Formats: sequence, structure tokens, C-alpha cells
Amino acid sequence: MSFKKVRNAHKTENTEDYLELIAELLNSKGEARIVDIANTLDIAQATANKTIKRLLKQGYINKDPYRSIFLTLKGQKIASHSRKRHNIVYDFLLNLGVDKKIASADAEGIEHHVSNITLKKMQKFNKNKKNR
Amino acid sequence: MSFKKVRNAHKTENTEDYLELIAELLNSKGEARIVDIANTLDIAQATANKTIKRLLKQGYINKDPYRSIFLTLKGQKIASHSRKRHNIVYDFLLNLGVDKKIASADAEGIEHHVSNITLKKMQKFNKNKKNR
DNA sequence: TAAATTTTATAGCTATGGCTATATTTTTTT
DNA sequence: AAAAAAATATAGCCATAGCTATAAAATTTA
Repeated sequence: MSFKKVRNAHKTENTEDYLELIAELLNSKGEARIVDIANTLDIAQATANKTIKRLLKQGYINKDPYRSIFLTLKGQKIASHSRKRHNIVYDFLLNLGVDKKIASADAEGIEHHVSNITLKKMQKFNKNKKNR
Repeated sequence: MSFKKVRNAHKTENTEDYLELIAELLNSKGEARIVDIANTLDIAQATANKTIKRLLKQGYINKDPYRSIFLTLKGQKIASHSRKRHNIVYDFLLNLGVDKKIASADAEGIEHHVSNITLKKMQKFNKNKKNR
């Protein structure tokens, strides 16, 4: 049933957003801190803290108390996977004619709900646009 | 912030799915029952029951104990609005080349995360395809 | 009509993700 | 080094959406 898939996507959605963001922060700033996460996601630090605890428990990240966050291999895999999906969707929306700001916002929501098949079609569309 | 929008979309997502489904059931079967909802969404009846209670409290539906479900005006508006969005996304995916089954499943997840602007672009794309 | 079946409702549990308020630790500034 | 500021952690609250098990009402069948 398709509704079940959507619900499943939801469960992993927050995880993916966090891991993607952590990877980005590690990349740009050299370290990922809870404050940055809370600020970027526009949530209270206590909320970020709680989710980070969950991610730790579930083996996506490594972290010592009061210290910054690292991705485990498991976490890295998901982060890079998510990132790729995100970029495809984002480019696709741009190619559709949506402006950057909206494309960015919409991609955020859509990326978690696109099947691999649809993603492939999006890639194809992106390629076609390029070769014109 | 865009993440906030996505979170907001999530909150209304389940509501929209329920109302859309109730409208569909009313349309096809003449009445909407909790069993049907539970079966369609592939969840336990107790879960459907609980959500129905919430929808009642929030004024989206009318219902007497042990009786079937009706949409209030407020509920009808959301149902038809959701339905329209769903159809646009579904058609769009078909036009992209995705097959029906996948399109249906993906539309389910995507419809709640597409801005009006992107939706317009999808409609435009659908129209272009038609006129070829 | 009485019994069996189906449908609804309720209780009580879990996990998630929000929040505020309040420690506690770390870092920065004076 | 002491004080101030910033970051992190914890406690305790709320709402949502899942579940199973059980009770109660409605409907169907015998």
C-alpha cells in the first residue's frame, strides 16, 4: 500500500534532514554543533539536542557530551544519498522554471517522497534541458 | 525558513489525506466508515478512530457515535483543494513518463509539499504535453 | 428473536518532535 | 584567574500517530 510508504518516508525524513545538514556543516565549517543545527532548522536547542541523542542511539553519529558531532559510516551513507536526491530534485525544479528560492524550499519537502523511478525521470529531464 | 514550512506541511498532511479519502468514499460508496478508512490507509481501526476523533474536535467532520462520517464545509474545502493538487501532481508525473502505479504512490507523498508556484509550473507542463 | 459477526469505541502503551525553564559545562572576555 | 557569555544537557510538559487488547453497540444471519 502506498500510504504505508509515505508514512515510512516520514519516519526517516527528519533523520535525513539532520544527517544532510551535519554533513554540510562539517564540510563548510569544519564542525557540526547543536547550535548551528537549531538555528538552521529554526527549532529550540533542546529539540535539536533530543534528536541528536536519538541519532546517537541509532548509530548515525558519534558525539561526546558538550562536544561537536560526527557522522558514522552509516550516517555518512545516508547523508550523501540524501544530498544527491536533493540536488536532482532541486535542479529539476529549476529546469521546470521555478525560481531558486522556491525550488530550494520545495525540494526540501519533495526529496523524501520521490521514488527512484521518478528520480530517474527527473535526471533525464535535467539532461535534456542541458543539451539544448 | 523553509524547514518550518515543511514541518507545517507535515502537520496538515494526515488531515488532508483523511479528508480526501472521506470525500472519495462519500462519492463512491455513499458513506464513509471507519473500517474503510482503516483498510485503505492500512492502519489499525483504533488508530483511524482516534484520528477521526481529532478531526471531529477540530471541526472538519461531523459524526455521531457508531455512525458514518460527514464532511463539514471546512472539511469539504480542504478535501477538494487537496484533490485538485493531487490530480495535478499525478498527471504531471504521468507526463514525465512515470507509470501509473508509481505516479500514484509518489503523488501521495509529493502533493503536500509542492508550493502553488511549482504547482502552476506543473500545470503548464501538463498543458504543453496535451497540445502536442 | 436470538446468536453470531462486524463495526466502533476505549484504555493504555510506545516513539517522535515540538516547547519552556533550569541546570551545568565550556569558552570567551575582562 | 574570575566573571560573563555561550553552548549543551536535562526535566517536564503537549500533541500526534502508531499499536494491541478489550468492551460495547449495531448489523446480519440463522
